Amino acid sequence: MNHTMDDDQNLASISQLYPDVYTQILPQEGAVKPPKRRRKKSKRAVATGDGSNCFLRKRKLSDEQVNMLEMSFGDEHKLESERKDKLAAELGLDPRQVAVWFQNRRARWKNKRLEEEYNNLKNSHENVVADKCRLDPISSSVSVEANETPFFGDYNVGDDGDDYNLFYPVPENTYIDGVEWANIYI
DNA sequence: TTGTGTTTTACGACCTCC
DNA sequence: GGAGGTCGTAAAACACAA
Repeated sequence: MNHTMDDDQNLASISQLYPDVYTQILPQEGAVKPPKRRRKKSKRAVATGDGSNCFLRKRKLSDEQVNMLEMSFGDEHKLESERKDKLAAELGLDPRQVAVWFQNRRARWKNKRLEEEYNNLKNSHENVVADKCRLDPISSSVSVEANETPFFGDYNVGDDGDDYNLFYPVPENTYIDGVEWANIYI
């Protein structure tokens, strides 16, 4: 995907200089396409502002480039091809670099948002527990293990739910502020 | 220094939409 | 089918304690 002629030309010229490194990532003529597999590590050339290639190094974007990209991201998280080309031309970057930067930026933004949501839920939960302790200190002191018929509210944070699977031992039909308990966390 | 943890850039695989 | 999205991850760049 997104494999351009320019990419091939860059890699071809690089492979002449670094045959050991790049032979494995250039498609061999007539070669049978290998089955799907994890990406083989490659060290691609990175286009520099003057159009030359900086070999074998990952080039950090300049502060100015990052600022411009951040401003653009602030306007709109999605990147139409026209805007991508315009930004790339303004910043002296490959459009592919701009696309990758937006992909990574969206991922960071999503992680940050999930973290905030998790913290909000955690705070809400702590507040509820504190309220419960204050209103009913005796039953609140009973340990989870001692609860014979616990109902476990199950709330997964994140898409897969693997990382933060929270269980809340609460009695069945518990209502808080008129809302069924489980609904608070879903 | 250097070992180690974190952030950033880049890419492959796969998915969705038109 | 192609373009562009997400997800997972490799590896370079960077930060920083020991």
